[in-house]
Amino acid sequence: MGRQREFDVEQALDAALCMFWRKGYEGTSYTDLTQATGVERPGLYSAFGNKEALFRRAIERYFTHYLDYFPVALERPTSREVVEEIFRGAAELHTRHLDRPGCLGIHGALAGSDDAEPIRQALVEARAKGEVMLRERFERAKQEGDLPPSANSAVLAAYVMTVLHGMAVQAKAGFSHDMLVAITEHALSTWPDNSSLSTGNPP
Amino acid sequence: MGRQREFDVEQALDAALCMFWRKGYEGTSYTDLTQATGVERPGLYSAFGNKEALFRRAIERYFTHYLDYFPVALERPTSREVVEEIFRGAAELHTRHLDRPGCLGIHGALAGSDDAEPIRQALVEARAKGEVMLRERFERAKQEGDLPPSANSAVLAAYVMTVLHGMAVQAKAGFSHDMLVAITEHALSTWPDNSSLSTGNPP
DNA sequence: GGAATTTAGTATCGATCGGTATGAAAAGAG
DNA sequence: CTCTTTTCATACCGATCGATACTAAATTCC
Repeated sequence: MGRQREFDVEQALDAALCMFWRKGYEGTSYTDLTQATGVERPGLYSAFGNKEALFRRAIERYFTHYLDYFPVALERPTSREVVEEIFRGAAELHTRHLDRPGCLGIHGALAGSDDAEPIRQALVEARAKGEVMLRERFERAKQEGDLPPSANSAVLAAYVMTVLHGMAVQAKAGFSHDMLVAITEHALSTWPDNSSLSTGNPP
Repeated sequence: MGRQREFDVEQALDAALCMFWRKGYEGTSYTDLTQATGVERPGLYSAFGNKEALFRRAIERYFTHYLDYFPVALERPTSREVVEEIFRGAAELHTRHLDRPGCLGIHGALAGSDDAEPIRQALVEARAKGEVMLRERFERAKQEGDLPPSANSAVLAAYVMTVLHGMAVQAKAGFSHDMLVAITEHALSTWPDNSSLSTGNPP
């Protein structure tokens, strides 16, 4: 009962997400949000709660609607293909939307005032989850003989995440899609390989 | 003539630098700056100008006093040693100061409001300068036969910078020095090598 | 048709933002 | 000493921050 909403909540959330993506959590004001969503300030508060709650909703949506390639990539048959696919997905995501290059998970709140600390921590934990998923996938790869027993899954996962984070920074600085791809190709040029042809992990 | 300053300008600048390092350009308020420096607001304005000018001074100081290992590393005899030394220096810088992990050049202004755009651009350009120095060093390495002619100096330089930026993000998330070092070791595990022993660049 | 309930939109809240006017205190010049 | 110049420190500026009262409009229940 009561009056019905005149705006689509998911649509407004996506518009807010894009602003956060561009300007970060603290860099985005409610003036920005009302302009981007077309929803007046009290409307956003009633629909999402305060700014922090809105940002957390944006993070959720970012994972499900923009980082969806990540869990898909984890199902590739070999660890190398997993990483290839993740790098490919990241390079495209970071450059596809010209108005918001890079990655919300990085630019959202890398550093800021003390007020933003909970949000910064939320992003840290979200990224850590991705790293855990990668590490567990590499553990499986070792069991399957896809990665050599000497491989350190934790370090490999951290390495891949490091390259991803660096790519986000470079994308925000204006790097082209092709340049990011070239970087990832080099980043992968010495992936541990049990077929032992090129790289130096003795069997 | 006139009254003499009661505070040391360089000392105040370093204190401001550290706050910017921790909270970024927009995340640092003048309240933060006055507390960190012990200098009242008008004192900072008379000594440095406005907040943007103060931050630019902080960038300069950061390069000369914290990133000084970078130009030193460039003088190492081989490209591999250059990158090793840069990675080593970064891993230490990003974790040495527990109150401000990571890198001012990244956290200073990665994303923010439109007001911060000039500062963001200044950091983008500063990082680009470092990348150019690396690329030119790798060009020299190719001429000296240290890197194979097939090596792409621009991509290699971009790759090294990407890893450095990713390291800064990870350090800000709480990564340990040892973990960063392990990541850099993997990042270097397949550096192009003309001595052709381990990695797959045919001579 | 009311009565109840929810939303839309304006107008505004106190707090904080970056940035300054102002006058007292401290130094050198004569 | 007096005069001039610069710094220090309090107090304050308009603008913007995130967040809300409040009224009118819209919808459902009875």
